Amino acid sequence: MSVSSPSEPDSPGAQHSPHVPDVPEEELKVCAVCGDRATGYHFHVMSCEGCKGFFRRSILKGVHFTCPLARSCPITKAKRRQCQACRLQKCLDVGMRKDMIMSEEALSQRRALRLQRRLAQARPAGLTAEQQELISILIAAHKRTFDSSFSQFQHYQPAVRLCIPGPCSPSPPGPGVPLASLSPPLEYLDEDVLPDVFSMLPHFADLSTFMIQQVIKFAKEIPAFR
Amino acid sequence: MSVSSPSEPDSPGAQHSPHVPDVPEEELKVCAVCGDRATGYHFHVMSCEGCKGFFRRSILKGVHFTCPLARSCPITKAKRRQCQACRLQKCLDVGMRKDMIMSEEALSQRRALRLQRRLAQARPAGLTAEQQELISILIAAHKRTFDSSFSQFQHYQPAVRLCIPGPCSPSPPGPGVPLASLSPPLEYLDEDVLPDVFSMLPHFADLSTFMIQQVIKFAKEIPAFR
DNA sequence: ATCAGTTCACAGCGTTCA
DNA sequence: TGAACGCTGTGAACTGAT
Repeated sequence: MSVSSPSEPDSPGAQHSPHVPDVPEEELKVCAVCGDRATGYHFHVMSCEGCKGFFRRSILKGVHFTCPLARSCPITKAKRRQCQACRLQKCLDVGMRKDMIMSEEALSQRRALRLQRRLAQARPAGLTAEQQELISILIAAHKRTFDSSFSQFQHYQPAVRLCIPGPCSPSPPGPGVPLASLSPPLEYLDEDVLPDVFSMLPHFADLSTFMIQQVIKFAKEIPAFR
Repeated sequence: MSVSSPSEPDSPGAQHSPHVPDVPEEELKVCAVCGDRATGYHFHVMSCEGCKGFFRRSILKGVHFTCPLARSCPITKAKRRQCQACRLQKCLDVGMRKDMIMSEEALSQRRALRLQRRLAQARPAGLTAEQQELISILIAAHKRTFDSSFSQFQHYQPAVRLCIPGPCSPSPPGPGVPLASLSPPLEYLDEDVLPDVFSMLPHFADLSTFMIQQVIKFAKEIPAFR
């Protein structure tokens, strides 16, 4: 590409360009379609707001214009509105890409997401200050008592690793039939393993006790329980 | 729809005037035909509502006026109705363009489209904006997840083509019974094939799983499910 | 900062009706 | 006939995601 002129203040890779609003914005930014002042790259082409909007609308609506003349109308800032057919053709000629326009699907998806956020933000507005307070209390209590890393459960590991012959049995990888995998085949359970299951009852009791304690701890954090 | 623009040397404020509230609203807006107060550009010429309507009607009806005098009647706001021939001539002289008047064809097309929209809009009038939005979300989700070409089902074709010997008895190809063409000649179907029906159960299971997955996919597209 | 989409006031077309 | 109005494309100014 051309070497930047000496007057170019904000060369690419400039460190802090402290936003030079007064600098004579050289007219390198010219719309490739109509010659109007461009505002940046749109759909891969340096172009103005007008041609940007025109291209998106035209593609999105899927219209097909017809030039009343010889399909070679000059496209300038002043004349660009005279012939839509030639304007759209010029857009394509200079390389505007249809595929950079979001599909109607992607748009509705994006809109739905935004609507959801709006609603989520508007919802808590309908709550009273008291309700807000209660929510934050509950969240705080949960945070303080919930062992998200499960590190406390380390103390309750059984001394002997017990392998339950469940779904991880040496069965051939089925052709994607998850529903059937919920019931392990009984053939793999033999009598030798069963006695150990009963020996773990005390262990489960301890575990249950611990978990109940956790719930009580949580409840105690909530003022309403007093 | 093409929109006319000011003449090519883009005059100041030709586009959206960047809001100049203090500018003395000089009556630069003068009809180029009759001198009346103009309401904007019409058919490429700054003109009043009267000359605008007159020009369109005249062209549309294709009439040909004749001046009773010397074809040089003065056209002013007060006298413009006196001579249609000279008024139309003046319109053309100052540059009004016939080609900016929509053809009867384009008009009827536009009218039909509008009528259609009226009817479509009268129907869902009982729905709130929120409901409308929900509908479009559902439609978008369906479009995105429904495999209208059923191309995905290609993966679930049974390895062996199975023909179910149904009600079509060994009759000669009846005249004009296209449904029969779906089942190949029965001579090729013997008893050996029937047991295979049961062997296809896993296949149906896979198929069901796939379809359930599709339904889940659809549900996930709906924000309310989060 | 850039570049997608979104908003909205306006320009200019046709339409209506007194 | 023409003032008032409805409708749609336009583009400057915005929001928002990256």
